Amino acid sequence: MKRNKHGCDLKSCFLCQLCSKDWLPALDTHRQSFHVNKGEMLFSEGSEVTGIYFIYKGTFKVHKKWTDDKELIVRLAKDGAILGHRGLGNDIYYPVSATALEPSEVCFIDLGFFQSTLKVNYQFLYELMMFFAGELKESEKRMRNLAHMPVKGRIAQALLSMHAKFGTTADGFIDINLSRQDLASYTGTTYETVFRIMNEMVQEGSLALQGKHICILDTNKLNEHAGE
Amino acid sequence: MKRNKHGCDLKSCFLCQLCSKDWLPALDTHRQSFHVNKGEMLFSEGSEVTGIYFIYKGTFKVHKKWTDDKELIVRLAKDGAILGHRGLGNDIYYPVSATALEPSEVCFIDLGFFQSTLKVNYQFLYELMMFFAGELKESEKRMRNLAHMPVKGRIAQALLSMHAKFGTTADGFIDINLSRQDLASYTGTTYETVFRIMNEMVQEGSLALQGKHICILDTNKLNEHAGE
DNA sequence: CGAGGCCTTGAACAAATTCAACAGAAGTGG
DNA sequence: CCACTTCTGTTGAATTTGTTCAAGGCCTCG
Repeated sequence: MKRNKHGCDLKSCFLCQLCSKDWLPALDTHRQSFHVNKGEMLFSEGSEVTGIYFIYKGTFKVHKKWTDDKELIVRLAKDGAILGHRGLGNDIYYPVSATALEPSEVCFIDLGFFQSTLKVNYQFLYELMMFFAGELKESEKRMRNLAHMPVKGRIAQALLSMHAKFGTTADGFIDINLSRQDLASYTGTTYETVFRIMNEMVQEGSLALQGKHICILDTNKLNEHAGE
Repeated sequence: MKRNKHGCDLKSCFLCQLCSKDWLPALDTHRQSFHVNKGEMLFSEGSEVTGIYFIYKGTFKVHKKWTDDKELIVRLAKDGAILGHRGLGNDIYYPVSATALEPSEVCFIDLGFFQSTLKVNYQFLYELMMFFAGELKESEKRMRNLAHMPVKGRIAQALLSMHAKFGTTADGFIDINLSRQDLASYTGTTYETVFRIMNEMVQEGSLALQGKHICILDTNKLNEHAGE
């Protein structure tokens, strides 16, 4: 496995892309690599913010607790993505948790050094600001959908966006390993409802299921529900 | 009314606060002041982003359309707040609209100059990034609440946050002029439901109503519904 | 191989929306 | 200034959507 100086060889990792060259050695000194097992929490809601993570390889769900048995998945993240940036700001506690959906590798940068990076690398700070702007837009769009779109549309939307983000395996199934439970948490509903609605979609011929794996057969039909 | 160089005398306006002194004259050249009537849109969803606004005086709702008769109010903003920052990013169209809830004064800065400001004023860029981080946290919290909290809790929450943000008039009523329709759009429900639930709250003695004006009598009782 | 978690299904239930109807307030235009 | 229209507020009843409860089967992991 090829790695560059600071342990990350991914084009999509904007930390790599945007830091000035002369900063990389310092970055390399300060980063730490971690392995995270499936189901393991990288950080958890309410715990103190110690730094920022970048996903080297793997998939994570970022989720926010409601009651003991209810949560909302706020974001799904994969290779190259930043994690823990919600810890920035006045509050020193993470407002969300991050859990690995598969065995993953991450790179950790402590908060102090991350902030120094921001000070020195204007371009990085600018991109980070833009990234936040994008996330905010996305979040507010999902918020509106959660408020007004019926469950079927939200599930259609979720499937389409997962399809777009994670692509498909060779045999056409969406390349992510997400339980129905998680899909429910992602769409703000219950797993029973997810199950029922996905069955409907299979009846309609827009979806094919094989165990927990999902294959989108008819994008148009899903789009009808998802709107726009 | 005292104004500083660029037409804004508010402590809470972080553009004023964070720009370097030598930048202010340039800022002054580029800003334009606008009056906005009650009910008038400052910018509307889908229209092209031309620049950034700061509220000099007044109140705005920032809202996102769903169908013709449904929307979600994403944010309420008052004196000193930034508006239109959701227009930053790759997309060149506003993802939301902003409508004045009362006669208001705003200050406009065209996008090109705003971006120059970001390049020159590191501190401002940093604060803007942090501001976005805060907004994102807030948004995701609201998203979770929308997904899992029953309507009564969401209304309680909304009232409490409006109380905190806008304060009260001399006679104790929340100092904002929001229709039930808008309150419904803010909490992601219908105006009939808002009405019924607020009646319940009056019965319980946690609220007093006088026309469209709302007075919180018992913060604790509301908090019971709002959780946390 | 046992236990716990996840999937599957049906039926009862509840929360909130929709529909309908009217009263009052606020604005509009002659 | 008054009639008219439109918007907001108020209320009850019907309806729908989605949740909750319950229970059995399956799969996986230790």
